Amino acid sequence: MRKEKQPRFAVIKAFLSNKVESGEWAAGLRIPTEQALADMFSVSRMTARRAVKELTDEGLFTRTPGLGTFVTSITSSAAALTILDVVAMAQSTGSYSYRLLAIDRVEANTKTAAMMQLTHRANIFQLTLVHLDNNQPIQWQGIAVNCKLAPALMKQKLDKVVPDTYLNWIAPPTLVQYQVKAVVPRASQIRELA
Amino acid sequence: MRKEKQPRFAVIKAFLSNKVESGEWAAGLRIPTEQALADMFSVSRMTARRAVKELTDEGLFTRTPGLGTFVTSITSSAAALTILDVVAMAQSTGSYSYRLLAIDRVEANTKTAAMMQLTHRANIFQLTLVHLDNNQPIQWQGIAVNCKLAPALMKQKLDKVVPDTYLNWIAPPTLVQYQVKAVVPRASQIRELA
DNA sequence: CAAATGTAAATGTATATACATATTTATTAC
DNA sequence: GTAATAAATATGTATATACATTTACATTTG
Repeated sequence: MRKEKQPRFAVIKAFLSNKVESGEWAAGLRIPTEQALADMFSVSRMTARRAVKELTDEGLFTRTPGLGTFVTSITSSAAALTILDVVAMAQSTGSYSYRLLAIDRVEANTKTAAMMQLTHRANIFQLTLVHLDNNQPIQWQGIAVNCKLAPALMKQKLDKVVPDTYLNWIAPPTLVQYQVKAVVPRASQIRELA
Repeated sequence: MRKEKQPRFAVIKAFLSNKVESGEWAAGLRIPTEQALADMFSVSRMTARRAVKELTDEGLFTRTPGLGTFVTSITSSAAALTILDVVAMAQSTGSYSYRLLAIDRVEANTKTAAMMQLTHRANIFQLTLVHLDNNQPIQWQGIAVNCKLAPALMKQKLDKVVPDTYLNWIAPPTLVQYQVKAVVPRASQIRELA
């Protein structure tokens, strides 16, 4: 295992996210200040700040000036209630809705495991939904969610929180990979554009 | 209309995203360098950089060291075709595949914006897919992805992630505000997958 | 005691600077 | 003429510094 050179801010990010993911830092806990982290890792405050900032952008932390940085507690019932409220309100006027038919925690079968690049016998949540438009079923859907990739989601009580709206996200990595590559124009093309 | 005090980097962000959204800067175009923007707005390079960096995180730009910063051209049909080819090839042996019918970067309409809790005129990616199992269409899907909620996906180096990976998330948009970030695999986790 | 004020702590914005890394282009050597 | 080398360009990382803003807490003042 070769030792890849990692930027310092990345090392701090790894340290921080590990603390959270390992459970050592529980939701709601205040984490060390930027200055404290800077001292801990012998970097400038701006470097420590970058680590905290990026993880905050990713939703792991919540920051308040003058107060501190806290581990995001999405499991808090207050947050869940807020979500429910907002969604309910947003839905009251829309024509879209769905019905959750089932939630099962199961072991991935061989096919699903391969598809999701999971180790065999990994645990997944299997959701069965019907999408409705004006109360007309327009789409059936079976969804498999990898617990390991969505620890926060799993901690939540899905049956209570899952509301009437959905964002359905498909993101095949190859798609993204080749999108990016296809986007970068060659120098010749740049000249043509100019 | 009161004049809110806006940070300088925010002013530059507004300038840049306006250029793109208005169409003045077409997809693939190289935008001014950090130094040029710094001179234009009489700020330091770091401040100009922040504006460009954040919009890049949001998926609007793609950057390459030594080359420049380019407007993401996700709408280009050439890119879409490339994607189709590559994905088709990668999937040809498995039982699961999908066909990408269209990719559009569009402004959310009122209905979609409300559903996804976005500000009006926010940019989203709209994907149209058909899911196939053994070349049998089993599901049609129209997907709207908020660029701003998927910065990690859009920017990160996913080269190492194995092609077949298929991440299908269900996440209520407001929940997403709290949570997508938790649900979207972080860069560190993406690396672990490889 | 209560309200106003001041102070410390923590995050937010901004600058100037230096050097690292990657890419293209120009130059040199053979 | 071609390959190797050097230079120029643009982004990436990192530091040190300064000041703004927000919050909590302590102190003073009425």
